[in-house]
Amino acid sequence: MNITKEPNTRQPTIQQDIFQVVALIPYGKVATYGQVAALAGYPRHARLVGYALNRILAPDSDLPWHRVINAQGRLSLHKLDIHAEELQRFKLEQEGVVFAEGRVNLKTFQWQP
DNA sequence: AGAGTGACATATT
DNA sequence: CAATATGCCACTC
Repeated sequence: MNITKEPNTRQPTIQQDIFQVVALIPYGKVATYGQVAALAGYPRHARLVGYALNRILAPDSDLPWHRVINAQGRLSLHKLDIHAEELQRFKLEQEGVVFAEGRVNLKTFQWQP
């Protein structure tokens, strides 16, 4: 075979980086999109985070995607799937995250690495 | 190859 | 609180 060069030249995509960071979010804590983006090395790519997560959103995914919320302490899934939002909330509550007035108190539950 | 899109963030009104 | 504006840029078509 003629293997002149390594096909695996693709550098880590933002999705991969996001994937790694989200996987680090501890149980019972949440992170904002901007936070995840910054930790992944993409300071102002909050939107990209959402986009990336959208791609990996899978039932068998090991990613705690439900621990990623927006900067207002609210869930942002409703635009895609209103039901998924309820599921996300349910999952978070099971982890001990408290919703007050329909939102999470980030001061209390935001992941602080 | 260029235009459109987006699980957002921040600031302002 | 809600609406609006702007930034940001990888990804999709």
